[in-house]
Amino acid sequence: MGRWDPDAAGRLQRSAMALYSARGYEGVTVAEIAADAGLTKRTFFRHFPDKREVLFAGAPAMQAGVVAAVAGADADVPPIDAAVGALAASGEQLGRYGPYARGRRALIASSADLQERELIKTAALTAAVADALAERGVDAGRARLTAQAAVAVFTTAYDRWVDDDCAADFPALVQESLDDLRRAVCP
Amino acid sequence: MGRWDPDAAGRLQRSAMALYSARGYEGVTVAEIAADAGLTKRTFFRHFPDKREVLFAGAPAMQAGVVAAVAGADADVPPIDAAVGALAASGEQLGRYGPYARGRRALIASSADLQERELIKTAALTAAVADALAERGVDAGRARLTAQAAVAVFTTAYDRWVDDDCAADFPALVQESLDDLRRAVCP
DNA sequence: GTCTATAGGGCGATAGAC
DNA sequence: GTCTATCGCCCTATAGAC
Repeated sequence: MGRWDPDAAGRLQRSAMALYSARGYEGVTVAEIAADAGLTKRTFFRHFPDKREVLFAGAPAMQAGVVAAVAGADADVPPIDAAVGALAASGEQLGRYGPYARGRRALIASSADLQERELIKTAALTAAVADALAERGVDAGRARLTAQAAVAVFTTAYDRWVDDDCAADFPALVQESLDDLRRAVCP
Repeated sequence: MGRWDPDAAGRLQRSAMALYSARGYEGVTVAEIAADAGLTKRTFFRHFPDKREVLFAGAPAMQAGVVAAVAGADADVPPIDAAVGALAASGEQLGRYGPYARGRRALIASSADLQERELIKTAALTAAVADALAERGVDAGRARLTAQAAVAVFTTAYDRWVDDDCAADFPALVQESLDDLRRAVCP
């Protein structure tokens, strides 16, 4: 991996996943990740703003897809179904990360720093869904609660999907989780 | 503020709030906070594990109170009402922070680092509520979804309470937010 | 209380693509 | 030549070790 080889960001991501998994998030320095990818520490920070972000590079694209799906839902679909449906549809892209999902989840679970970063990504997704619902004319306060419920349903389904080695039908797990939420909160 | 004056932790909290508010979270060093409180950097880290935590010192006590309230709810109270009721009751303690709530919220909103820390505190509260519900015999998956819904209701109500300058009746805002959530997710 | 490792970033130099 | 990605060296502050 020389200085001008292509896909520097991808190499950094793969090196980071491999080293973090082998020696733990805190046991790896940015300089080591960069060296493993044939780059320097300074270049790492050109591609990723910090040591954590290298594990969350796919989040913006996923979020954009979900926002587009909410916006594209038929006007007569209730807000909660538009939000949950959009998140369920993102499962298509999710499939590509299947092989890494279990290791990545274990890695994040092992570090408070990584959990914080994952939570803020989830919060950003929630805010984006709420904004997309507001664009559809949903009242701001209700949009936020709807988005929070939908994202809770999504993360529950995602967790079950990873438990099942990413083999189950994701939209079905999402629908099942939505039913669970309804049983929990509806009188 | 001499070296052996009482309430070192409280002085550090007040100095941190004042300096962060005046010059922004990133514009203040731990050494400056410590000096303002008449202490040293080393002492700061004896009281708080890092620069962010000084703003979240009340969280463990609040969480303990909520867990106790969930555990103490009558056995025939539905899980969602036990969780929401416990969080609503925490509003009593919340009142003490009323005067600082608005400034603290603005400060946290200004820094991604502080938002991450707040999110992990909220996640810890959610996990604690879910565990307390599981102790009542609620299935683990359902307990988690119920806790997430209840905490979303709580944070919505808290935000409305701060918007209202901490004057409104907190339990009433919580009930109102739960009604909003039900309108959003129930068919 | 001092001392160190590392995160994170500013800046200019440089290597290669075009 | 221009343009862009990378490098190398410098610095500060956090966080923890001793």
